[in-house]
Amino acid sequence: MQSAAAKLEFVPNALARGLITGRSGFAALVVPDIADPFFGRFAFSLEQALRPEGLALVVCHTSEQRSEEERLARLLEERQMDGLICVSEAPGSGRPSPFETSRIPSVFVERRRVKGAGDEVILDKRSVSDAIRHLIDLGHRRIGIVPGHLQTFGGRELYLAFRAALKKHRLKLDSDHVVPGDFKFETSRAAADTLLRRRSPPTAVFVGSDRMAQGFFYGLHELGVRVPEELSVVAFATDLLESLVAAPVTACRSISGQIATEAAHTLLARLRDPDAPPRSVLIPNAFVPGRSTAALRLSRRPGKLTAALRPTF
Amino acid sequence: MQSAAAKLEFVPNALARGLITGRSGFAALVVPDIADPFFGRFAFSLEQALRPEGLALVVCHTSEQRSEEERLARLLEERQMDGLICVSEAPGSGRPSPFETSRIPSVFVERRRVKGAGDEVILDKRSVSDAIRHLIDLGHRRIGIVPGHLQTFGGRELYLAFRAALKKHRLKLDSDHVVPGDFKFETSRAAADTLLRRRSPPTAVFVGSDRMAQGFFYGLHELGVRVPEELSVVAFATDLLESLVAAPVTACRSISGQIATEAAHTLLARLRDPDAPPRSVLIPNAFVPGRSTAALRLSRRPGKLTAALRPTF
DNA sequence: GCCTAGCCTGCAAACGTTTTCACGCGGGGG
DNA sequence: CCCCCGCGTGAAAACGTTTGCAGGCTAGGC
Repeated sequence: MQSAAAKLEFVPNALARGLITGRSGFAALVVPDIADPFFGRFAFSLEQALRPEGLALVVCHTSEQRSEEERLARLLEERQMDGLICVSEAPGSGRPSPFETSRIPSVFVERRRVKGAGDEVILDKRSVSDAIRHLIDLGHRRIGIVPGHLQTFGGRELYLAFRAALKKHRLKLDSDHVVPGDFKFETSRAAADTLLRRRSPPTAVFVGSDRMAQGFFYGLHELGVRVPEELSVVAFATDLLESLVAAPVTACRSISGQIATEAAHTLLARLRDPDAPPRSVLIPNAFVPGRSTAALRLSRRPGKLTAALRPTF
Repeated sequence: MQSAAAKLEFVPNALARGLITGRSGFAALVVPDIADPFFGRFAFSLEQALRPEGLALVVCHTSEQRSEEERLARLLEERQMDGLICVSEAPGSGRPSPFETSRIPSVFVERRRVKGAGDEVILDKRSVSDAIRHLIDLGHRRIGIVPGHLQTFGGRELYLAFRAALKKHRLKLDSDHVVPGDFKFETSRAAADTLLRRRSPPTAVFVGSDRMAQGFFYGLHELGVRVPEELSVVAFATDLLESLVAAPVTACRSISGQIATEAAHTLLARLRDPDAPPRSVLIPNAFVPGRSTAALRLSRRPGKLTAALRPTF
């Protein structure tokens, strides 16, 4: 025998409630590609942090396209999203993002906003200097970088931090040793080839993100270049990286979950107090030596290009 | 000078529209863990297929917990989801899923439903027999399996297909060579250790999914076991696997995007015609030889357990 | 015992759409 | 010549909830 209420199985209509309360109970996550493991992890942590507050997560892709951003900005307004977290940047557009002017409270991650326009979460890049120091101590002088898209906040900041660190340690940056590309697996895979075919290839390389490091290692693998014997690699990455490449990587690390959690808290604080001054959160990042860097042996021929005959698992 | 309409910047309220039309424009994806690259890829393809139909994707986690399923089933009804796609199964619960009884149209992926209750998308397992044949041709007789959770549709079906294939080829299944576990990276990583410490370890192993294969390879790596020289590995996986482990793996393959696309089409068909007879879609799967299997050399000591001193990238 | 304050209950308005219906007009067919 | 139909416009009802308000009841204080 059921109670009357249970029998009726009354389920309140959240749409009707949202119409009256002005809160839909949805938050949007805007990413270039949810198939990228980093964004997957990000979405996971975000959902965990938002759920206790009664917010469900809507996942949207931009494919890094300006037009998609515009479509989304409108869609998300129509859908009455309570807030949005944007971890995507269409490269090169000088105009401010459509999300910037949206009336939806937003948090931008690794993407600088118009000054004072709203909240942002940024990865600290200061540890890059420690990484360079580490490489120099190991004897490296020709250090390359695969920073990602330079028309993008993350890529540009990393490149600038890298350049400043080299300068600080009185090293010259060879423009042949910079291969920007974007943040995709395939591009970084190709960058390995590009970099090692230079007339004077680097003996150490700095790579910009988890996914890029994964692609870069894949590329090295195909080329038969052994790490760290033939090439030292430092990644600007998160704790996620270790589950993508089967080894402890020397890296400037942030904690993947922390980035999303911080973004969630920033958004929730904004929803609680819409008029609070904009907040800029700096995510800690520390240099952690791993096994992908080693002392330079002068005798070795860096980046010997023999095709890998046998894949390693 | 702007037009009056543009000036007003009229944005229709999708909540109000949903209230009246009875369609919210949201579809839910229920997964155990969006951080798993396979589910990330799945979500990506799903969103691509659903977007043109005006459906936005809400991502939900169950963490494979029955209680979470119940919470979600209620939440998704409140939120007036137009449909849901469930790729998650809480293991071992005899009772039908809470999504089964929900009034929301649903598609179950790799999870059998109560007969005739609704739509499902299932991975074909027939090619497992081809994989076994391949291993036998290479001289293997001691073949192990890491199928995933046996209280789960996917894991159990794979195990049964595997057992049937062995029987068909007149091989005996050693219960020491079966390590179920679940679908997680860590568990499969540990399974490698378990399997190779058996008194009489297998010379070839069948692994149940992308993520499990990744963990299994990671585990082998740590143990210093070379593939395929010391151990042949076949994965039941998708095209995604190649971006997770840096080499062509011998596998029974489905196309990752196809699974999600098929699920999306099934859901859309259901929404168009709620009274159509339930549909059961079988996703094609083909055995594709790669480089993770090799002929058995009788002289070799399978699974020599020397700790890997040098990680391979 | 009476008055007032506080609480509970139930009713009505409002949220922003869609959809239906009525109304007026004009044209075409009977 | 009259009627009917179609078209376009505008008004009104409905969707299911929240919330505010009014009214009635109870309890406490004077």
